[in-house]
Amino acid sequence: MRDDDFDLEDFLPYLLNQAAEAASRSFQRLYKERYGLLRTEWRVLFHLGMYGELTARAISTRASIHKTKISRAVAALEARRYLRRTINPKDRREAVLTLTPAGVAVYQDLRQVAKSYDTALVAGWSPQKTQDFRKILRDLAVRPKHTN
Amino acid sequence: MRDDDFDLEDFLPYLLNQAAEAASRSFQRLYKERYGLLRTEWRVLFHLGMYGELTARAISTRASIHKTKISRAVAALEARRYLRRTINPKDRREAVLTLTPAGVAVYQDLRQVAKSYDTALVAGWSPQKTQDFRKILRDLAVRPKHTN
DNA sequence: GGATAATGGTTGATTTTGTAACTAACAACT
DNA sequence: AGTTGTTAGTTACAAAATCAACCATTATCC
Repeated sequence: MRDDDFDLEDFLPYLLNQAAEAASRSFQRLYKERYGLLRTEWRVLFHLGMYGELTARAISTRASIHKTKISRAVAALEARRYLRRTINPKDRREAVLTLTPAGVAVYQDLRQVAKSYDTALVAGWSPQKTQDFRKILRDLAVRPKHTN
Repeated sequence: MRDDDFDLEDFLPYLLNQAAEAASRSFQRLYKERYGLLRTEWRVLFHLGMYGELTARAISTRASIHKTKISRAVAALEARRYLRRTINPKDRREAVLTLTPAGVAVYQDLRQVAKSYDTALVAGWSPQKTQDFRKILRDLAVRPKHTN
């Protein structure tokens, strides 16, 4: 194997991580500063904001986030009164999660922020390029199993 | 703001993270199983393998990894005799890091693994697509500052 | 030269994450 | 009904990441 037929800087897992880190970090500052949310917390918040009432498990599956992370994020969001749980009487193991008005307000605000952040990121890209890029990422993201 | 002009699933920081997670996770299994290395550890190993002798700080800057992470990874790699430090006599604060033969061997092996992993990931992509994708990621990754 | 600042790197305390084991509720099978 | 198996969600403990404070050494400025 020659020395030049592999370049760390081009290695996809590495590159993806660098890009994701960079994007997440600077976005993170926005929701962290404003509301002191953690990453999993805003994700849960957004899922509920976007898709309405969901159980913890539904979020876990959709977002492929481990259930313990969800559990802790939900507890934190509930403590801040951003959501409430309603135990399903049909199956008392599970609880439906709903944003409170306060939670909705935070979501609305952060969605704005996210939207402009995203717009800024792709500024100058052709619609085609933007679309293709997202598609590739979506395909790459399909693989996870560590959700449980 | 209408409800449908922002989609979490298309939000780049989110999407990038999902893709990066997926890629990193499955690659991680490979080096973790074989050598019990941590993420920062293989990164440091690869940097030294690819670019030769470097100081901790140089790696920190190049890879934008926080210096405490580097410090601990270096200590771990040194404990396994994968690298040694040589204190720079010109400036005795810093140490140049060098892979030992054992470290080089691990690096060679893992580089092979990484290479095939990468190849498998882009299997079926046109060279153009592959190249464009990497370029976008590289551009996105340029932003970090939280290195120190 | 001596005080002060800046830099490379390490360490310790705190916070988050990952892993596994667990509880409670439901389902399936006999 | 009673055993056995699953599933939703939580919790306890270990591993890792983050943050701040810290040494030791070199650079800067008076």
